[in-house]
Amino acid sequence: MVKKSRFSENSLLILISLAEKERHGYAIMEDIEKNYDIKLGPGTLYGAIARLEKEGYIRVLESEDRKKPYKLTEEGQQYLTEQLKEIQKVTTIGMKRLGLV
Amino acid sequence: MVKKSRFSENSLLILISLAEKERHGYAIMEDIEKNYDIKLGPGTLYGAIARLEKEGYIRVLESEDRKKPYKLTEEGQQYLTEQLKEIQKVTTIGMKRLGLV
DNA sequence: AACGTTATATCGTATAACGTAATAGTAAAA
DNA sequence: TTTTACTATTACGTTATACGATATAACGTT
Repeated sequence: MVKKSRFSENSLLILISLAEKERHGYAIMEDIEKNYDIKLGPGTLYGAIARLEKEGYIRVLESEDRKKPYKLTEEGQQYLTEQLKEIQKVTTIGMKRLGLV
Repeated sequence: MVKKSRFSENSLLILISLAEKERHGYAIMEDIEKNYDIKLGPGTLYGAIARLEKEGYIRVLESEDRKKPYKLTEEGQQYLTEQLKEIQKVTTIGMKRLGLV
């Protein structure tokens, strides 16, 4: 069985952010910047969020103010888990081949 | 100029393949399929190879037949090392947040 | 009160990366 | 001899991405 891989980094970072807890877009951005020192521009961020929502990996919750909090869905959690395992497989082989054990 | 997203998977897979030893395109494809069960189409493969060569991360070696063997450059090795470390940081945080230790 | 700054989100655009497929030639196998 | 596996190139349409412009609300400071 041939699987097409797609670990688009920004999407992953967003999912990982939501894996900790619910967050709205701006808070996701801050979380990512704080943890990895990666600053996503608004277009990048909200574009990725829209795609993730369309895929059903995250969903929006209601709120009173203009913030739109997102939550990882069950599907998103499964997807993220699979992806991270795949990626770890890749990095493990890579590290071995680089001689970095 | 568009910054490349840090784990542009295909490029990484190619670099990791070359981290083990020199390989020509088709052999890279087989290596990747064998190790991760990911089958790159020719356009994807050779397109990524061309970009990596342009970046100076790999270079082509001479050969007698029509095979074009590629080799990881010093720069490519450094780049790959950095990238893998970054990615491991991401997966580590992700796994923690998923509760998968 | 006025002003600047931070918080929050949407939309548009140009380009790069990707997937798919068509093409082509050479070598190996049946 | 015919077919299948190797090996690479090129073109095209789609999607993702980076980047920036825009908008509004809230907060802090002068």
